[in-house]
Amino acid sequence: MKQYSPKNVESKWQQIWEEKGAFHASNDKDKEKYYALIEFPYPSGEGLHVGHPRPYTALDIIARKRRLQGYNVLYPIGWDAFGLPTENYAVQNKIHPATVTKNNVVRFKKQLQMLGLSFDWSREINTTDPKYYKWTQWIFLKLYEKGLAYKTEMAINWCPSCKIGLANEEVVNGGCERCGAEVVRRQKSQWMLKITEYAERLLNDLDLVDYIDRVKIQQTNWIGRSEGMEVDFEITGGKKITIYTTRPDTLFGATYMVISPEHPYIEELADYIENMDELINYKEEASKKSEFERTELAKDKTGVKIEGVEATNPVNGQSIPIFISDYVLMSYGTGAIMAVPGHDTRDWEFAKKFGLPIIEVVAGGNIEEAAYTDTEEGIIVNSGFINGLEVKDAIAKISKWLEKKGLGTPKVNYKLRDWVFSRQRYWGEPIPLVYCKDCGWVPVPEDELPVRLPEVESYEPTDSGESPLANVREWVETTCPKCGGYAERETDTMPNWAGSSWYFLRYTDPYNDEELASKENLDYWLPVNWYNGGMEHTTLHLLYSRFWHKFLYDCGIVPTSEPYAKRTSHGMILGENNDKMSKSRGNVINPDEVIDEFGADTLRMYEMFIGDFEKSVPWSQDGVRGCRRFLERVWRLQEMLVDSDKITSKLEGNIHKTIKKVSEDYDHMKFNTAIASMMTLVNDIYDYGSVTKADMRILLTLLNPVSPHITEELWQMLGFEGMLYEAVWPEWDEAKTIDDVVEIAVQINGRVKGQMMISADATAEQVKEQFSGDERLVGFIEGKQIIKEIYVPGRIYNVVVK
RNA sequence: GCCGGUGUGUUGGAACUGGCAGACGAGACGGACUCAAAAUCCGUUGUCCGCGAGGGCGUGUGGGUUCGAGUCCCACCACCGGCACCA
Repeated sequence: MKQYSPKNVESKWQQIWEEKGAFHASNDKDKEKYYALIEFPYPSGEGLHVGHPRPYTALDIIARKRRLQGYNVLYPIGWDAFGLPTENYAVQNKIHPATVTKNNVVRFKKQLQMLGLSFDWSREINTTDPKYYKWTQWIFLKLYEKGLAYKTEMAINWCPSCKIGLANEEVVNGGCERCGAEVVRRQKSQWMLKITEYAERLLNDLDLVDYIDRVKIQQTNWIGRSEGMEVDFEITGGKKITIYTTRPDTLFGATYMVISPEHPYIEELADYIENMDELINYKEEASKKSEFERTELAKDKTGVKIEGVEATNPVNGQSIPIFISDYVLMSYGTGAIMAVPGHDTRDWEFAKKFGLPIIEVVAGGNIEEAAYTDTEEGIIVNSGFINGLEVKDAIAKISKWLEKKGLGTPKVNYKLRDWVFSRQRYWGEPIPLVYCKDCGWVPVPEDELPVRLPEVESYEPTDSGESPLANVREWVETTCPKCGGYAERETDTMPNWAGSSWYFLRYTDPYNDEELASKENLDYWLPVNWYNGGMEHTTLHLLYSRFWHKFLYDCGIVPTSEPYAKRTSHGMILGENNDKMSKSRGNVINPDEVIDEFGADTLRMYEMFIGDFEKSVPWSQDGVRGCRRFLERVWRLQEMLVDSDKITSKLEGNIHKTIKKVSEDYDHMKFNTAIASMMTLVNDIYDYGSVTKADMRILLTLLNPVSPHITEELWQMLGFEGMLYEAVWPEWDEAKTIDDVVEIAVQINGRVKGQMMISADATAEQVKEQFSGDERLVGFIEGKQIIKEIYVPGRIYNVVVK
């Protein structure tokens, strides 16, 4: 017998698959389609990491199984190649980012191909390819056209190290997501996308899709819907301040108001305000605070009372003071609140510090010591006409009252904020707009797309916050498409989330120069049947791409309102010491080395066998060895081969159980137990001593999705017809998965005392009879009174005695 | 603080809808083969008591429901992830 040599076997089959175009999705649209998708990689300089193959192999298993089940499968791959690390590397090493990207892609591609993944390489895409980003720009122009892109002067999160503005989603603990440097606030004119316009649909349509719960929950929290009321408070000079509250039932406890330091009310009230200097001072101090300081100082409330202006509580007519404080955010609600110190922790702290009255309006807590916030079940007190009501009823009653009096309106608010879409960087898609003194912002005409990045010597970021493109005058200076006069190009580029927001559409028709993809292809392939990716993208890429997709749906370009029918997420692979794998910790495992030592089939199997797919797990080199051992055992089954096309009768039940288990477990991402059941079957074959070709046909087909090379090789060696990747997935016979005779446990008072072999369809009477015939078991209940007997078919027989 | 998740042998992890906890791997120990080693094969491997048959205890902690709880309920502890002045 030939020895198992993964190196030879794997390169041989990889070549054959490539030559035959084995995994190219077919254009035959009569066949039922299946679209499996992984998050396309960012081709970093470090190359592939053992974390990458985990999700790729998982969906490769799904894709390969679906092909064997007769589907027309699309399992594509491409490169999400715009982005900072590449640009930084390019700047440091004086190589053009396009060259860096090209080199990284070559390396990544080679590594991925060694894994034997059944990607359709003929549809490979790259977000930095002008033919691709033409359509990214095109979508942006559509958004602009529909009023969903706008430019605004705003305080943005600025990373002084990367010299780039960040979206809220990209700020982690007050630091830059990429480099960790402390993020500061900076006024900047930025392009924004109105994702908030889609907040409600992004939330509601989660009901239409099959996402794992934690993804849905995280998106739901991020969108942050809340129901409440906007209530008007009259103030000095006959003006009014509108606040937002989810708890109108606590209005009687509102003893002061707070508005955000940036609030325009301050300007409007200038005539009445007696301490304007102080207020302006405070506002400036507040705006200088970094994100970090704002959160750090959260407990120590600061603020300034507005002198000369007072508000009136609309429910009891009392005069109450107004403050400005940075604990009230301009970006949420109306930027103004009524403060109810008795029942809100922040208001309580502020009131204590400024010596403001604290009134209890929901009974149950001790407001001397702390705000009582656990008020869902409470009873209202000190509140006039809603006294004695439960909170729920009080909200309903006072809301109605406020509405009737014209003091309040019901209002739904979202925490989700618009998407900061500008980046002051070189390596991104240019925003295809020009600014003309006379015409304002003018879109670049469609036939002039793509607006290409200029080839330049220097693309270093600038301290001023201007994009490096601003220095390329010959590129910036252009003519206005509208009036033909002098105009300047927008020099900001798009964030790296742009290209990835629609890439799955391009796979359906990657070479189309007329449209982003043909309607015919989009209709056939969408939605993506199964999309797997990292949890870290839940509130970024996943949400952004749902937003773009819904927009394109509204434009009539895509046929579905949701892009992905199903979304799952994999756990991380940690180092052997249970730490996150990282260069600095020195615990990185390189997939190339594992493949070199054990083979790709072993690596693939190990990554699937390592543990629960959704959880993070530490790497174990010994565990890898165990999988290699199993593949060797499968290889050596040739030694006991019987040339028969009948399933070994002694193994038949086992084989049908295994088909069922493996088929179901793959679909439920329980790869570890699927593999375990195949190991058990192989152990059983060894115990039995021989195996037929019919047995092998099934085993190899089941194992093929996990370890495609070795199974394909054995398929050929055993002389099976055709290619295994074109074979048919086996079906199981339910009747054969059920044993005729089963062992059940016998319990006395719930404690196991023995076992009995019974026929699977035995009745309770028959079981009892058999029990009575077993002297040893009967001995346990001798002289005792039987109170109850429980028989769970095929499981357990429990006798309760006294 | 809020929202999720997790906690099982030496170890990665199994366990359907409440029904014999520890499948399958790894490691360790003992044995076979070998001059020897590797590889391979066979056996043992939760823990305590007992020569033995057998029995006690065991799924983070404490209670509860049930004939029966890793699984359900209540309270708590630890760790991981997300959010965080969102009114």
